[in-house]
Amino acid sequence: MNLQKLKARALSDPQVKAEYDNLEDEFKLINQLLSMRAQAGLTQEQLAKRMHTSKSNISRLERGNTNPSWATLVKYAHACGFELSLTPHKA
Amino acid sequence: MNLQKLKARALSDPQVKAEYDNLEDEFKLINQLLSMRAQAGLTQEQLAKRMHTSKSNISRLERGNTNPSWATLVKYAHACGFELSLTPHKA
DNA sequence: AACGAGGTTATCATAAACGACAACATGGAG
DNA sequence: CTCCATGTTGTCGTTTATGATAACCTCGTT
Repeated sequence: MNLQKLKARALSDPQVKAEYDNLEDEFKLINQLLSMRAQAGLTQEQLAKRMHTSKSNISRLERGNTNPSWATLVKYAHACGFELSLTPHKA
Repeated sequence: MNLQKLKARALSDPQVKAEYDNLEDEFKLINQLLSMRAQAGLTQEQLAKRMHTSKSNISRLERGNTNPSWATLVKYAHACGFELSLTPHKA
């Protein structure tokens, strides 16, 4: 019983699988955010100013303590000098 | 004074430009949603069931009468058989 | 050790998303 | 025209994102 099998067994539970997938998506999202800010070379505070909000809110976003709206994501991206596209791909 | 110039002049107003960009983003988003549902060959009601919600909410989403959260977009995509990626590209 | 920059956390108020349900619109099939 | 499937709109209650502010943590620098 190694880790791989433990993981496999856990993920065979639909409930667990659903939560895992949500985490996956959330991580991907957060990484995109961090990546954009890094490429822009901005601190949370600088980004916050450009988004007309405060740095604590940026932190919340990047910590995954919230479920950002599309508008918020677009604002974040714009503040970092990016446009955003939603790209669906076959599961 | 043709349409092109009128548009150009209007968009030179930062305020107007910002609103225009928001519309652009919203249209792109909605088109992605409609496209995914079309490819999945689902009615709003079928999609709603898969998302554990009601068809009126799907309509609201697709009419742009709301600012969907990332989680909602992901649920929508999954229900259509897609994964979602957020792809930033230089403005 | 003291300071400051960058990030985190807590809390509050307000606006908005979301789910549910009902009523209505629309357009195609018979 | 009548049905029916599909989509739209209105409204209500609940949950949650968002903005604001303040306090706190963590390092690196001096």
